[in-house]
Amino acid sequence: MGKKKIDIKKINNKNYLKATFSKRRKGLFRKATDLCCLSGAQIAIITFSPGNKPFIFGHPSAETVVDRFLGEQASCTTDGDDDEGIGPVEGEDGHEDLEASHDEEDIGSVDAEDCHEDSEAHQEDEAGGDGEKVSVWWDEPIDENLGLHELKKYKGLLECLKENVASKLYEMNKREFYTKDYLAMLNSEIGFYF
Amino acid sequence: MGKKKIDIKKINNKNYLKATFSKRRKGLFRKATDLCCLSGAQIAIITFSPGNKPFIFGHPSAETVVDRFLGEQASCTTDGDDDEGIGPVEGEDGHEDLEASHDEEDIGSVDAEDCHEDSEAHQEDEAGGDGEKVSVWWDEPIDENLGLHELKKYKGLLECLKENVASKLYEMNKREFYTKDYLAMLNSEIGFYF
DNA sequence: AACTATTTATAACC
DNA sequence: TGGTTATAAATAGTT
Repeated sequence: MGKKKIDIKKINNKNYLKATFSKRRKGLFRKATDLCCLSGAQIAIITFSPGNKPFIFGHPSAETVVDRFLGEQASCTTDGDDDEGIGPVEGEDGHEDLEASHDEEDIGSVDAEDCHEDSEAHQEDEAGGDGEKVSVWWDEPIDENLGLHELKKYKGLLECLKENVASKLYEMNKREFYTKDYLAMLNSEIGFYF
Repeated sequence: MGKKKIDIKKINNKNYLKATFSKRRKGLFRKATDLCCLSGAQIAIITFSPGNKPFIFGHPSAETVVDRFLGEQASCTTDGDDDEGIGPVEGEDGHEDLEASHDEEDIGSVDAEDCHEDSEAHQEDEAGGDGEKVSVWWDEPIDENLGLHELKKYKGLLECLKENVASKLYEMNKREFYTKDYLAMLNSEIGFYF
């Protein structure tokens, strides 16, 4: 699909590998989104980049779909749900080695999920824990009458915020000024999934 | 990508839904296979078709990737303060090549993306455009001295906000109370990617 | 991060 | 359900 046809085989050039993974990962998630919207299917995609960073996509949430998968798997002998053929198919592929290690690839991971539990994070999070309750207008239920433009506004604001937080994290990452907490936060999912 | 452009919205015609689903699921798995071959990334895709049939793709195997996901997640959610770092775990990856994988099944998927430009959205968005500048503390650069716990707090708040916005959109979607603007918004990416 | 020439994916048909 | 074709999308190479 590019200016030239390429062979589908392991890319060894680090930079090219990084760029390709990034572009194609986005394309994959986009396809998944379209499929969900079109069919209403539940989908979870879990990926670990060549740099071993997790990128998660999920609808309604990765956990939901994974749990369902694990559940059915446990009872696989009996099931046989509705559709005719069932068969979870395994897809697979091979390739050669990769090296893991974390290079500096895109930073963080993403994740799509519908979150719910994570809220705990800011709960115990404490530390400088000034009792300061960061007041949150967004904690309140969104008014039923909010219209599209308000939602779009929210979206824009979220994106600004996201970027600021992301840059901060990026800086910290570049300085290798991260700790366990930092990694944990990075790896946890934070995303919007409908 | 077809003879005509279609809106990415729920397909109601059963037959068309099934056919589209089947074709797109295959396309999704094909993309995942290519990505695995090219980058060596580990990927698992779990889908439950509209008919609730599971279709699984995995490299090196769905279980392997899911386990890794659950493992990292566990360490993340436990709050992250304690456990040892998580982070980019070194993975072993399979080697051996293969490719292939596809058969007949159908799926559905969702999406996750990263955002960037959308910010324009809230710019022109306007409408009720009260000149009202939604003030945004988050518009300001994040203080260099912000520490981990502050960032974690941000994360928690973002997640709350995300949920509220997401539920609102979800409701609107269920009511089929959507318009082009709504669809455009839904389809645009909104997520956090670090 | 953007752009553009091409290759792919796929909507409508059959 | 599977194949063909016209067209929309994804993306390789490049800047």
